[in-house]
Amino acid sequence: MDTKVQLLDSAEALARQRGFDGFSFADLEAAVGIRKASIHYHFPTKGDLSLALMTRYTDVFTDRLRNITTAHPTAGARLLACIDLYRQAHEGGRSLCLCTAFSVTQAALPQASRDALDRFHHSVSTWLAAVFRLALSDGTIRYVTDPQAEAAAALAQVEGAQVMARAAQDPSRFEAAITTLRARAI
Amino acid sequence: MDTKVQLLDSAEALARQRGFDGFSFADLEAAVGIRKASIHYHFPTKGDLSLALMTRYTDVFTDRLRNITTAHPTAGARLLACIDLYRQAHEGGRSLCLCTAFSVTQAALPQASRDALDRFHHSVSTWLAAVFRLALSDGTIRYVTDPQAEAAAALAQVEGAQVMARAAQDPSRFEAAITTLRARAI
DNA sequence: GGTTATCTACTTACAGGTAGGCAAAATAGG
DNA sequence: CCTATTTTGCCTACCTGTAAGTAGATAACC
Repeated sequence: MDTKVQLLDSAEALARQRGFDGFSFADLEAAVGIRKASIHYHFPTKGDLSLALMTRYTDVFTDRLRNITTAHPTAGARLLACIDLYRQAHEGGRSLCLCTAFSVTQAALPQASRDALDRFHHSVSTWLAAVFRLALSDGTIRYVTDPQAEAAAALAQVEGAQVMARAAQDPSRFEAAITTLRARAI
Repeated sequence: MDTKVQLLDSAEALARQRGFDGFSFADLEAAVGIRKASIHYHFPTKGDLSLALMTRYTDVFTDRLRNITTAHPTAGARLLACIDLYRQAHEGGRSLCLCTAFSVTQAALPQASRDALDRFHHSVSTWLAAVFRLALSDGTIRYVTDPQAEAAAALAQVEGAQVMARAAQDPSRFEAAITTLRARAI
């Protein structure tokens, strides 16, 4: 039980830092302290591990979005809070959102994990579209016309900012690339 | 010499489709038709190959940006042309811009290639900032205030759009994620 | 005859995954 | 309540495949 959680924690950290095929069971062995063969007891294949990671991450992230909705009444505040979620996930330039990391590695994943990834994107995108739709009426985000398009754009911008910042190993790149988005919230 | 170009062409296509460690010398053997050991004659290590790819790509891309500048007088037209460059590089959802692909794999690259990647980002970013600076005076892009921030944001958005579209294996995602950017050009 | 470009055959390292066993904890059954 | 039997969680040892890279031979070409 506890071991399984430790494995998921370590695997998530590694996947987000180096991509899903940027770490091996040997790395997990070192991180968690059980022999790599034993990892197969908890996750028969690496594909199973990827699915477990994606599922857990989706649950956690969905929950956080829900919390933002209840905590902030205006569209602008919700957008800022969501951006902050991605900033936190970025961990000072070291790490990507798991779904960004998976997006990049996609070919190496089993179909089930790719489906889960797709559902994740869809759910975040839907949530963001609702935020921009709200902005149309409450006016707390500037220049909005098409909520759907805004959602896709914001997601792309935030994920792209993470990728670029990590590539340059410079967290300030993330901040620079989302300044315009943040400035639109009132 | 012709072989060397073929190797670079195949390696670039593979790197952009699957990432830099998503292909092997065996794939190049199959693509080009020489034994994989012979590839080391042209590129002693895979790291050397990565640098050669990045260098060539930077030259080509820089040239294209220069052409855009001479072909289009207004900032709006230049922005649209640049977006189109990324759309072409995307090849209907199959492929990423090489620098996006490298950004994602960064850890597996030698320092020299990471430096080249950084220079590439910097050069595109500078070019885009100049476009947005022009927009301040010619007014052909809406809502611009900070050219530097706009450049970083646009780059992140376009690269993020590529990553997301490829992950979903759906080129329309790319279009959806850049609609707002394109709409700003007059 | 040396340089160029390729070959065959190999090495080393490491990936994911399997086989089979072993000790301790949980769960029966009388 | 105490013994018998599973189940759980992990181990050592190994297999297979594939990666990058090396050694040395060979043919062609100027």
